[in-house]
Amino acid sequence: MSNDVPTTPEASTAYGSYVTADDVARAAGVSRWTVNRAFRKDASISAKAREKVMQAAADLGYIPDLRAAGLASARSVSARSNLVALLIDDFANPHKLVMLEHLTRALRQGGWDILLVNTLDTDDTAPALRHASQRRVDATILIGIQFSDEILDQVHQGGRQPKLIVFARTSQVEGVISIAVDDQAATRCIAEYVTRKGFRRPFYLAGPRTFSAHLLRKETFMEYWGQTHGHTPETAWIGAYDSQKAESLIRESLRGRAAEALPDVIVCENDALALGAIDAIRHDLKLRVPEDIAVIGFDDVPQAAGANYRLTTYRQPLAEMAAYLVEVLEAQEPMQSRMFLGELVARETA
Amino acid sequence: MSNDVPTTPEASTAYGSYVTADDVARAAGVSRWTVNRAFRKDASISAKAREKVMQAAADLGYIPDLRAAGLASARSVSARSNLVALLIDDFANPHKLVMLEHLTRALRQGGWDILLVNTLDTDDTAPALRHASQRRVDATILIGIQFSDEILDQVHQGGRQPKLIVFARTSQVEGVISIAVDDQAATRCIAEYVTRKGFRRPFYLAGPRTFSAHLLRKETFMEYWGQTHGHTPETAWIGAYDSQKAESLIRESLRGRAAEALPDVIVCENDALALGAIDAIRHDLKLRVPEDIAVIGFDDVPQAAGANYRLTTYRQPLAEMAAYLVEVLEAQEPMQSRMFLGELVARETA
DNA sequence: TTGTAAGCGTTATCAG
DNA sequence: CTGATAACGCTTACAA
Repeated sequence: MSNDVPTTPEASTAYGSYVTADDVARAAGVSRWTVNRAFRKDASISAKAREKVMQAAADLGYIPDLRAAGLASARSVSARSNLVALLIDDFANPHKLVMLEHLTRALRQGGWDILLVNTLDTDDTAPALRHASQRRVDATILIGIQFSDEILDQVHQGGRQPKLIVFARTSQVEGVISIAVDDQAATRCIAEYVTRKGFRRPFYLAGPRTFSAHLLRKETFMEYWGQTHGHTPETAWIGAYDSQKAESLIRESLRGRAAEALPDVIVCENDALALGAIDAIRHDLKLRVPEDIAVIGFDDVPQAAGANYRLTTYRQPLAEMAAYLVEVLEAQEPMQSRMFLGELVARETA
Repeated sequence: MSNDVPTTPEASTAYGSYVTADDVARAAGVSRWTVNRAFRKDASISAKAREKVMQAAADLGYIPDLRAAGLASARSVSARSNLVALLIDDFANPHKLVMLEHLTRALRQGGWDILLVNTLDTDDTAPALRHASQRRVDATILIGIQFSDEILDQVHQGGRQPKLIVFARTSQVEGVISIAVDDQAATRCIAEYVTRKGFRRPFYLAGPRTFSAHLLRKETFMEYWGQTHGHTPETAWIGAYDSQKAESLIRESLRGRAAEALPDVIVCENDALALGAIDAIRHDLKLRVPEDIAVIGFDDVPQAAGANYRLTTYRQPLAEMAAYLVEVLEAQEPMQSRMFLGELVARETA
């Protein structure tokens, strides 16, 4: 229990165990605390001592143990593990990849590590959260996830509360910080564009809406159209943001219709649905986009810009959103939810 | 330093700190070690005691601290953190999402947690690896990543070696376990299909090839074609697996050519490239697939099955590969690299 | 079946 | 600027 040289000096460098700060201290001829200080930017340490330590550390291949560091600093109020859990539940939507790119980049540059968790189904969200807690994450980020509000209760039980952040989705739930695009403003922007372009029979294609933390896009569009045109558009929804499901739904619901019974534009809750809708129009219904039926998406996934689709869609400011996420993590005091404004990217499908 | 009741009994339940096993022990009227036993499946503990503990734990919201657990069991030979680092470097390829789905699912079901790391560029691989070591991961998984062999040296320095696994890519490097499809067998399968279908002027579209850990597909195809047809096909490569880059490359290299100077099939190193190639053929060159130019991909991404592409491609057995990955992680003794056989999915583009 | 002692590798805090 | 003490929350070993 002392800091003396252990009885077997080479024990800690034996195979199967990591080099410790004590090993480095011994090699550098200083104390363990000096080793520690050498590894912190703010430390009060002489340049000579630091260099000696760093040299010894490099020679031995010393890698600090963040588990021990976290444990030891746990009692400090401002203690942080610099680890966040990222919960994800839908891999069919290509936009998830774009989000992951932004998130992983921003978080890593901000010095945050990510525990990636696939919440296998909605019932799994609570267990996943609890599991992440075992690693003492500072925050849990739900990325465009379908979750029921009750999972919050599960979490609120514990002593310390990791921050709970919903990314790319709004939530009114108390204690949840939501970082998302302003769905209502975005949808109004889309609806105005649809109106301005002279479309008269829109069809709204929505995704799953099981829980309160869902997109407000469909409701906003319906309301806007009802108010400005006096009738509510035709609508349909799909159980998952999946292009092929969207394709078959559009195929089945539009085929065999007379031209005047067809919508003139399909407004989609996101690009995953929009791409499927375009495929259905072209390949199943043998019609043209946008001449026969126009299509609008949401997200601006990479394929939307490709030669095949040239999709008119709404782009979320993901870089800004990710930057704000890091701000939220960094903050000591409680932070606010924030909504962002994106922009309509007008291409050729509408 | 004793296990007595602390001087301030409520201290550990104060805001900002987690409930500890001691708190639970006190509430349940047992010792801390009984609490520990209650949480392990194999423990020798009376049903009554276990129930009492679990009840108290649930009441207090006790969540074990895996950092402390890992630290405490570090000296045991079979000690595991049950944490693996997953390094990823390319978010343009939609196949990454499919891989992530399989990997996150298999690992979570096997009880493994994932530290997701975006290696921002190739130079960042080594720092990323070292960073992951700080969390004492049991293994590092490189998922289809571009890495230089020298990064291995960086890692081999330390005392304990986390397993180094390359997923969906072969590597001959000593000490690296590679779990991948047999690129040579797969490519031969594709080449035979191309031959059988009567194509005579294939064009091979390859991705980046900077390091030794790359796909052997192009080389294998070239060799096969040279041997069976006496000449090597035209070829080109792109700096990233990016559909839009593929589209512009095909556009630029084929436009203006006379019909007889055009290839009759474009064989692509993966689907990301193939989808771009199809877009170029249809929208830039105004030709038909497969009548004018056929296309073959690799991976079978979700869009490949969609109505728009109906891409002929080669599917990797990702579920099997992920299952083997878990086996490798679980194993005590050193494990072998393994190659898997996939299957050609013949659709309509070739 | 249960309890005790010792220690994992680090950091907060204070003494020199 | 550097060193020492006492934790952090848990587990391994062993004793009762």
